[in-house]
Amino acid sequence: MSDIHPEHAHIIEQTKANMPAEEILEKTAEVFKVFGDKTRIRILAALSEGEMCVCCICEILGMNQSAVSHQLSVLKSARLIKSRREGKQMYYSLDDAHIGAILCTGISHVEED
Amino acid sequence: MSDIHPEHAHIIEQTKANMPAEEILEKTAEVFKVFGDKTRIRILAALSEGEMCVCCICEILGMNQSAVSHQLSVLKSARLIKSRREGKQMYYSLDDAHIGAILCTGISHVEED
DNA sequence: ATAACATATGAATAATTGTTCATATGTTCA
DNA sequence: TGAACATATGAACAATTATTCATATGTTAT
Repeated sequence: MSDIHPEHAHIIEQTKANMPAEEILEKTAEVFKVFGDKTRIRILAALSEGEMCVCCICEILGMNQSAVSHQLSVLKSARLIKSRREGKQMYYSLDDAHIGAILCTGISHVEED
Repeated sequence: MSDIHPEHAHIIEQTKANMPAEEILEKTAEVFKVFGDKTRIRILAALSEGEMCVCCICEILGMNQSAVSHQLSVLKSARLIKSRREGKQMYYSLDDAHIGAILCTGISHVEED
């Protein structure tokens, strides 16, 4: 590793001072990590149309129930989605407007290229 | 896996029809995956202050040069950052305004809780 | 209570990934 | 050209993770 050049000392200190708290950065990475999987993105994209039960999600994704439930559990732990029971079925939906916004921003970024 | 209930057929078809193309969803997940690491988030947060050379980034993160260079390479392959050489040093910066916006959205989401 | 249904979950496996170490590449200056 | 510096990169290792299979939990209707 190279030494610190004196002319860089200022920008280093200033950047350090402006960095969000370590805990914030950690949590931010965790949130993005949850978005960073194709299956979960597909679930979120489906739910952005409105709430949906597990069997519908399975059908839309063409995936088996266990895989989908595991990912729903990941999404719920991260508070990207919430659930509601109606009889035998569980209905899932995006947790708040932020989630749809983050998803859209990501999709837009990919589309505009 | 449970069968499709007739009353769900409509929402399934409609949701399928409205889903972004598979390729878009795949790429979107890939982009978020790159944001989904603490080291890379810290690099991006540093670069949101302005362009910076590798040794400064190492100093700010308190990490060794190899680890940082590897992550810079990941960020660059994903086009989240770009680089410019000035003599012996490489200066990195966010690739476009989108990147800072996505980062901010994620940080805001975490902070507002 | 029991059967049928919808969903959740533990364990196992395969695949992916972040960091480290060692070394290579590219640049400047003497 | 050769030494010193800044950065990049290949290989290896440890850790994380997505899916599958088998099974458990919770709900409804008979």
